[in-house]
Amino acid sequence: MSTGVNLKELAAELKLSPSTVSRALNDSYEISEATKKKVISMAEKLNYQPNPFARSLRENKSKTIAVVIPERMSSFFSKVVDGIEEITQQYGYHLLVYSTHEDVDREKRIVNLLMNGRADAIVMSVSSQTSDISHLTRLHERGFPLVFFDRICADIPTTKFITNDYESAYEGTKHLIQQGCRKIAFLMLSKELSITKDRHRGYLDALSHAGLSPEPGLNLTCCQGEEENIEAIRQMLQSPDRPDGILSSVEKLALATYHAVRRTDLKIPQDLKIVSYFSNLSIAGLLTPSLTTITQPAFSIGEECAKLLMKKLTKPRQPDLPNQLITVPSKITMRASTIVV
Amino acid sequence: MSTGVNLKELAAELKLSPSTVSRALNDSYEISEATKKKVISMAEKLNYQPNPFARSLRENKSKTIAVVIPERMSSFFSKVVDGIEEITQQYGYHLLVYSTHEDVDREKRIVNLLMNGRADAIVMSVSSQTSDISHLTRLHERGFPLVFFDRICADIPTTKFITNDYESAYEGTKHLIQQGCRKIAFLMLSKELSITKDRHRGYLDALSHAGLSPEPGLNLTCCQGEEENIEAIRQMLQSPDRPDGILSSVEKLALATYHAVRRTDLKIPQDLKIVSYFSNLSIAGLLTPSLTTITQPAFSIGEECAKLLMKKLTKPRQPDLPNQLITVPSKITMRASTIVV
DNA sequence: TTTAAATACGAAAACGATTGCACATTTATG
DNA sequence: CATAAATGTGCAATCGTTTTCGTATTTAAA
Repeated sequence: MSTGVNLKELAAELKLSPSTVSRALNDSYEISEATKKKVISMAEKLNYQPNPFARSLRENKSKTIAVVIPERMSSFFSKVVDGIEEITQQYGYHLLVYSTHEDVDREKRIVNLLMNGRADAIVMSVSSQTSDISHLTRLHERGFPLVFFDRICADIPTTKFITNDYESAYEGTKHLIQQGCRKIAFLMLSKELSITKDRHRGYLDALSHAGLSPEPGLNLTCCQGEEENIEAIRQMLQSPDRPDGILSSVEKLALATYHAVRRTDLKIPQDLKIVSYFSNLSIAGLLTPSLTTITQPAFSIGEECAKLLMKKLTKPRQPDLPNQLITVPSKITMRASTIVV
Repeated sequence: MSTGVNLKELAAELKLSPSTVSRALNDSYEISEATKKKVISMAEKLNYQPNPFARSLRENKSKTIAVVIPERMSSFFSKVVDGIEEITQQYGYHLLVYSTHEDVDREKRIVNLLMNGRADAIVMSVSSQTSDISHLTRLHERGFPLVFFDRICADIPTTKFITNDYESAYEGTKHLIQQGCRKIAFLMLSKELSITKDRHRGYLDALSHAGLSPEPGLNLTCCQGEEENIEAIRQMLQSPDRPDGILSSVEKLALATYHAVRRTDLKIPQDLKIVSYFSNLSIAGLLTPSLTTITQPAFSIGEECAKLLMKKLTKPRQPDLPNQLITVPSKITMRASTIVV
């Protein structure tokens, strides 16, 4: 079908044994320069491509990394994957990309499929539903290289990349307070998520340091359906003790908030100020009014994950991925959604 | 490392030969129900996972589809990939996803890497730079299953999925004319792209049927840099014979247009009306004013590509993918960017 | 009762690469 | 000149499956 010439045929063409040809192509010291030359030029002429499965079988590695994300339609995750690809591609690695669609059952299925060695490592961000992490611990206990980013599993002793969630949420909340907000709502996807925990702590501490007390009714846990989220937010906005500020811990809920506001008489930023974690800067600037954002360095997060893995996988005798939490700073950008002119 | 028990060990445990165990697991008629039962339960107990590379090597297929797209951060392409995954995952197929970043050299590298059989098929949308298609014809001539969607190669005799680009562009342009536009600009990424050709034809025909003549200065070919695009559009908008309507053939240029308009005194829709191909409906409604869109059924395009491939790859003796052009309708949604209230 | 057919399983050869080992030839050393 | 070392190459095993044969046993048919 698709396969062209193989090693044996190439060897026959050259009147050499497959072993010699293999060694020549792998630049073994045992082969004379003369034959190497000949072999390489003939290989190019016949467009020889080594069979990746034969090689994987023999070497017990696939030159493939699996990336597991909760959703594809997210500028954050898209950029992270771009960052991963940028690095891995330089090493000749391939990327299997899976979306869990925020569904823990799908996540389990995917992870279990990956236990058979189809990929040499996994880099992932867990689904918002993930609380039982047995599928991940099992993987890790088998010695499978596993890296988390953003939505991590704190309990699994491996390397995790996050942004300074606590601080950035603290800063975002503080900014809202400085702009005059007194009743600030916190929007989240799921209480289970590492990022919502950290960001929520930052939010709470900023409140209390400012002498404000958190109101339980202003903690809104959203679900997957966009319309439900919009309605839930609208209800909150139209309730008697509506918030005058919002800290949204994920991009998608900022958009839902803008939609919700449209269904009310409220004006941003006069009646309601908004800060959100948000990765699509072009759109943040285009929203009306433009959105004050906390931006995570998505692309470089991807790059860092990949660099770590490439080091582990391509160098000879590397230790296991250390149990460490690497924090990269995110950046807050003030825009019109928090500033009354 | 990651691999658990293999077939031989499983067989030893069962005091059976590997061949019997293999057949039992593959539900061969030659094996008695009793031993099948025993084998299956032991396999589950030991959590036996067949080695995918051994299997691929033997069967000469990888259960993997390669998806090649020009960019990840696009709601259209994200949704297409989601659609593909939705189907392939049901068949136990995996997805290698590559982004060309609109770079034809990267596209060539990727395609050449895929010639070694790492994937059983490719579904792709070509980069905006792609005019030389030798890398793709070579692939196709080798009998490699190849499906195009959206940005297709008309010259390669295989199955392609597109939307009714001519008609939708015609309708979009007609709508602008009906709303009073007389000088309508056409925004595109590259003249090479199949979609820009078709959409441009629809645009031109709508103009001429309305008795309007196209103005060369209103055909704007943009590049990759967002800022450059915004500036180019701004210049056009501030030129003496500026357009009063815009048909943008890709999502990203609609956003650039909104940015550009912000740098002028123009008001949408009073001074300038906009229609764009656009897949992110949530954001289309959030733009100010909301954007009149031509929406392609991205998810089902992905599903259709995948269904076709799954049929070809999983059924026994399937013919080559037929040389056909399958058109699915896109949908125009009028919003505030074209309607003066 | 003999023969044919069905049933259930095992031995071994692929698939296409890499690599430890053996071996022949050449070059260096005493 | 004899021996040791270095050099270049081939043989064959291996990775973990699937599958073609072959064969032993049981069952059915004559």
